[in-house]
Amino acid sequence: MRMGNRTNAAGKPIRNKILLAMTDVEFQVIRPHLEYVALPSHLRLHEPHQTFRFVYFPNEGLISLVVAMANGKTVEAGIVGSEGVAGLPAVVGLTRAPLREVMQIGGNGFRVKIRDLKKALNSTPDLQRILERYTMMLGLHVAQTAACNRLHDIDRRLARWLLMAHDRVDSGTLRITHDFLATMLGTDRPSVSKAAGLFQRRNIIKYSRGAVKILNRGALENQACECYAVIQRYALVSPPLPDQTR
Amino acid sequence: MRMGNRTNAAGKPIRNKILLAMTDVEFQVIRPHLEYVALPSHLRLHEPHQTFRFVYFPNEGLISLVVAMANGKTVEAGIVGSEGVAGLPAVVGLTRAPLREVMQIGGNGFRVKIRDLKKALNSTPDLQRILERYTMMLGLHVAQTAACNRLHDIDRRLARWLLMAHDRVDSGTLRITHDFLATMLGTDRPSVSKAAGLFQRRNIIKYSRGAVKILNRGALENQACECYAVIQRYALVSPPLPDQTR
DNA sequence: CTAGTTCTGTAGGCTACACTACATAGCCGA
DNA sequence: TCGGCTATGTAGTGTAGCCTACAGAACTAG
Repeated sequence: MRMGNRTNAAGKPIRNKILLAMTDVEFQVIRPHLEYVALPSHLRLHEPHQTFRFVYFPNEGLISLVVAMANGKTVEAGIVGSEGVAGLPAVVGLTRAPLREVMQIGGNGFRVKIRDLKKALNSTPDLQRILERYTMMLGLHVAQTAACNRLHDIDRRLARWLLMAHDRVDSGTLRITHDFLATMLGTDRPSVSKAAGLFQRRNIIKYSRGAVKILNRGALENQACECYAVIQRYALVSPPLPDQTR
Repeated sequence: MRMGNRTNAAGKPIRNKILLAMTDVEFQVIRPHLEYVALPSHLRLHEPHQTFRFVYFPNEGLISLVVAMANGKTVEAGIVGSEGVAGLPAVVGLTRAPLREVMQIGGNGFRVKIRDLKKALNSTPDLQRILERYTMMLGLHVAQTAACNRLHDIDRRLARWLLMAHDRVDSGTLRITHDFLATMLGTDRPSVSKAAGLFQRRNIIKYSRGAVKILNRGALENQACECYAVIQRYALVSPPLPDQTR
């Protein structure tokens, strides 16, 4: 079975959806290059305008794609969980990107050296297709985020973010502070506290010092803007297998 | 020469950068499928959540990638000129997308049926690489736009938009109204009029009834946010030729 | 136990800008 | 020439949310 209990060469179990979606034959090509890494919260996988070194396949945790402006303000453009890959621009030969890739919620995963992955891709055409497709889906996710950032208010954006994060971690509790949420949502900390306080008073969430627990997911979905559903529909099209025609 | 005077089967001259960047051999594969089309202003090439039918290679004009929300508000996520391609999701097998693709400034170009392009891609590996890379660069462009939409004010965003449009059309005059600019910038028409009026009083631009002329490009660059330079740097990396190593 | 640090609550002032409404001016066709 | 349509000018009002500041509460190290 394709979805069997795969491990890397060191025996670490693989839960990353892309690695699991590969065919057995192609997985064997990639497997020797998979280096298991802990991905603690706030670890920066890549800095803007710096050369990429690795591509990351997260098992657990949440990676934020963040744009940082010259004035110090930041906002998230997209997120990556176990369904995806970080360091994607390097795969198509771009050496740098204007994005920061940072662990927003800690976890673990596998990294592969850029050069190794690019070599391996020559003999893994199906993986190429998977990555092409994932790149496009992430692009659509980012496009929706671009619009959401402009057109929806803090309350709705916060609800959306919590839902998206919740979808990508196992636990019902998210380890994240208001301060970091502000960084993601492109606003300031008091604005986040205000919105989060509102949700807490309504018993939708409960939080304290960097741990947000989701109490009533349905209510949260009602608070979120349509962007949550759109991203669900287009960016989580399950599993991006190689297709038939082409 | 690769950059020679190429035409489609009907003799229409080709100025789209991607078609011009192809090798002669691969271009011959695509050429029979290139249908010349006029692309008048406001023509919608694709509607959100509808099935893609064609991929477009614009010669001239400007295509906007627009996200429309349920409440009727809209904002641009990215733009495509002769350096790019519209209908990209279809290339990797996604049948629909949440974006509207609309001619913002009229022009012309070539369209190819999805099925024809996908078949052709089997024998044009270099074009595959070009499109993969272009997809990624457009993704970075969209990510920067996502942040800009959130973090920069109308004046700066308007300046950025005018510069990006100016780069992608030959003329120094842009055929566009304040109303459409508002749609792009995710704001309302009076806000655009106010910002544009400011620039006009400073002799940076001059406009009347849907024609905006750029008088002082340098001054406009000073008004624009850093996003203009970032997008220039990452999304217009000239020309996306097939690379060597991989 | 204490002191320092981190996280959250909250308030007040300020500004950008969204929304509405209406006026004017240019263009076009009958 | 006139009326209708489209594009722009502008004003007044309301509000979200940014910014700053400060206070309290929880955790942490010594």
